Amino acid sequence: MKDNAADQTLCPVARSEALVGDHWTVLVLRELFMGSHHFEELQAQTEATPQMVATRLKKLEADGLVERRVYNKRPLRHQYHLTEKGEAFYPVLLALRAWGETWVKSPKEGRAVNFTHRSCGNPAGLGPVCDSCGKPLRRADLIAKQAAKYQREREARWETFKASR
Amino acid sequence: MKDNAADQTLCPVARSEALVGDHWTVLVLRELFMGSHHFEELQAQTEATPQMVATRLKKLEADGLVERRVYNKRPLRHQYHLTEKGEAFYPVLLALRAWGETWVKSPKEGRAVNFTHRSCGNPAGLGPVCDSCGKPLRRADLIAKQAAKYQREREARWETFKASR
DNA sequence: TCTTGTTACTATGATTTTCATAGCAAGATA
DNA sequence: TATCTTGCTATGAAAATCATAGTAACAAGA
Repeated sequence: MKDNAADQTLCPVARSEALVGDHWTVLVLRELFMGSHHFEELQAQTEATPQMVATRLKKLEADGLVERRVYNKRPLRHQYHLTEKGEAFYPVLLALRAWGETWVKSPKEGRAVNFTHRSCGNPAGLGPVCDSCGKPLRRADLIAKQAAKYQREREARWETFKASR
Repeated sequence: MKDNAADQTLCPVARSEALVGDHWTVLVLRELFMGSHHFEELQAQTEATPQMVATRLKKLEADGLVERRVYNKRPLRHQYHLTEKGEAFYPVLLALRAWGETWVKSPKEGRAVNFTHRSCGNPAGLGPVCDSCGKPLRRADLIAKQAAKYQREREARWETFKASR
């Protein structure tokens, strides 16, 4: 996809794709939503090479989805955080999650994350509206609980990463 | 992303990405949802090379999102249609559209497509629930109306494509 | 029958991207 | 002084993508 072509079309899907239509970009965004803010966490959990993460973060920053925050002056260290535009991408990931859980994974694998709907206190399901109360799901209203198996998977990735350097 | 890694993770986002995490794949899916079913329509509207379309369609078929239907025996000709699994991907595109219209395009460009909610007869907005009646939006309940400007854009792409062969 | 048109791709070689691996910089810690 | 930590950058090989051209199988008109 040439940037050129994407700039000229009126299609919002093509326009979005020009910013986020990439494996690593989507996985980096997932990690930011999961609460990883450090370069090495993003690298470990996406299993990307450092260049892949670095180029994606630079593009995401240039496109206004991510901002760098200094958390340590000497040596200079940054954290990566979602901007409002980045946060607004959440429904796309939620929809992708719902499709993946339903159509890509086998049911017996179990969900990676389960959400409780804060405003009604019950399981939220896969969305876009709450399984229990029927209201639209907003990120702020969701309490995420990782499955034990998924938590172990993530811990294992972190250990493997640390062991390799 | 190695298929290997994607097969092993419990994360539904990563698992989905292994199937549809690609510029051309998403654009091909968009076209199928727009009602294009012929190879050349897909090629013209995505502005991809024929190999890109061919490889993506083969992968989508192998992954069960798309099926080929014979519409002409001699010479043998196929149409491409979404399966149930492919149709189920719609909410992801709808969410991507909403994000693109809100955060990527400038408001004065105008929407590419506007939806009317069949069950209430009013504009549906950007979803995931109807702007007018608040019910969740299902694809079957949406009446799409392309903006004149977008329609011209698509016609122009088709003309350009035909002229180039 | 000969030529041109239609649809759906496949082939080819140059360019670009990605990958695995290694390395570096700027301090902190021991 | 040496090693550790964090966050990247550099390098060359491998793979994907691109533009361009061509092929296959038939239809339809001159």
